[in-house]
Amino acid sequence: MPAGERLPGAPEREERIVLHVDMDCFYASCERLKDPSLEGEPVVVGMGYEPGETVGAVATASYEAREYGVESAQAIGSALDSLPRKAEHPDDPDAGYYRSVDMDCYQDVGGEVKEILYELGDTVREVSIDEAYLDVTDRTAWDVAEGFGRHVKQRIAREVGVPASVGVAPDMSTAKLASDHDKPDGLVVVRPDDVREFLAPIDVADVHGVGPVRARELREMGIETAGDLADADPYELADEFGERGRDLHRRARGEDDRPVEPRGKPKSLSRESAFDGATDDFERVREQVATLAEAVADRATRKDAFYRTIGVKVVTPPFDVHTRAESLPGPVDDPDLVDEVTQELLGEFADESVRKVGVRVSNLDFSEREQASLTGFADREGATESDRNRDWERDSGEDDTDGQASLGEFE
DNA sequence: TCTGGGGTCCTAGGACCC
DNA sequence: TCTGGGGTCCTAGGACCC
Repeated sequence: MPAGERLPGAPEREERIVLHVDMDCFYASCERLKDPSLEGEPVVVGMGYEPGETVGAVATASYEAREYGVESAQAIGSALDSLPRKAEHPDDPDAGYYRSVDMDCYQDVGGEVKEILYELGDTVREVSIDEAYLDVTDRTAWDVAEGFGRHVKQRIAREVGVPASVGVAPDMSTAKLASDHDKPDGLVVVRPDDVREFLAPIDVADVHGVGPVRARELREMGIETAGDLADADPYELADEFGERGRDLHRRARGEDDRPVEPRGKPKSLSRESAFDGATDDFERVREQVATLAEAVADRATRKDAFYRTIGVKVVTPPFDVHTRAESLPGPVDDPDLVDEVTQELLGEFADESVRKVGVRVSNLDFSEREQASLTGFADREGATESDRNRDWERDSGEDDTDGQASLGEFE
């Protein structure tokens, strides 16, 4: 029986209870933990705004900074135009505080939050450093779900000291939209009977899985809201968008049946970097790829990952993305081979102008060293899936030793 | 929106096999 | 002989997410 066709008065307990936690402007909140005087002030976290630096962008802006028009992913120069640095204009009441990305700190704080979430959920799916889904079906009930959500927020606030928005709903997609609905510091509970009504007015572009391209195509079909999407002909959607169309239709109807599962191990590892503008100097490109190849191979080694496919990505103006990859007969952990294969694949682009390059290994295999550990002392009997998942997440946090921290809060 | 970095999943065509 | 159908793997590209 499809969700939503339950007879009136029938109990709701069949429905899962899914909770989505989203930390509010997380990097800025972490900076406030380090420096409480930033509380209530406009805070911008980013890279590249120090004197002499030209490239850079905003990773996170606090809500106070957003009032001045500062946004995620905005070029730093334009952010400074709308919100000058307090450091340079101490007496300007309309100046803000700029901080450099400090991933180590954010990883630590995010880790503390996740500890709490693993205590509170039956299963947890970590989406990113500042976001996770919990299946809490066996921990609470619909009539007290709001209290449970508040408890989650309060524990995070009390024990870690950062604000979070929480959404509770019978499925992941709706829970995500619920947590978004009342940011920051929001708490929105959407009970099974209210899902369709809650979703109906939501902009179709806000549905998970609808980006700029599909939003435009959907609007061309006359679909503006999640409600329109829910009422659309699923065959027409499947025609237009394939399997994704069916997914979107289900999500808009509150019929997203994806279980909340731990994320597991990665499927690929990559590094990429852009040139300032574009370069015609192919030697520079070769050197950059060699550097990235080394970094990727090193990362794979530290994650105990063997790889069977090695690839490069080359972006040429205006913004054409090309990928080339080569699969090997079997999984390897061989930095020299990564270098060799990537240089070979790169050869095809020798006469091109290049904006950006990347190196990737995929077809990952983690069994080789697990096998090895069975014979050694490192085998961990009794470790649960979520334990392993958490170890994994922690490992990945120790990663960026070369200062190329990712700006994970870009939206 | 002239676009940074690290990922995921889906699709389509070709090779190859039975 | 000009040609069936199913399955799997590989490569390349595209859309999307945080």
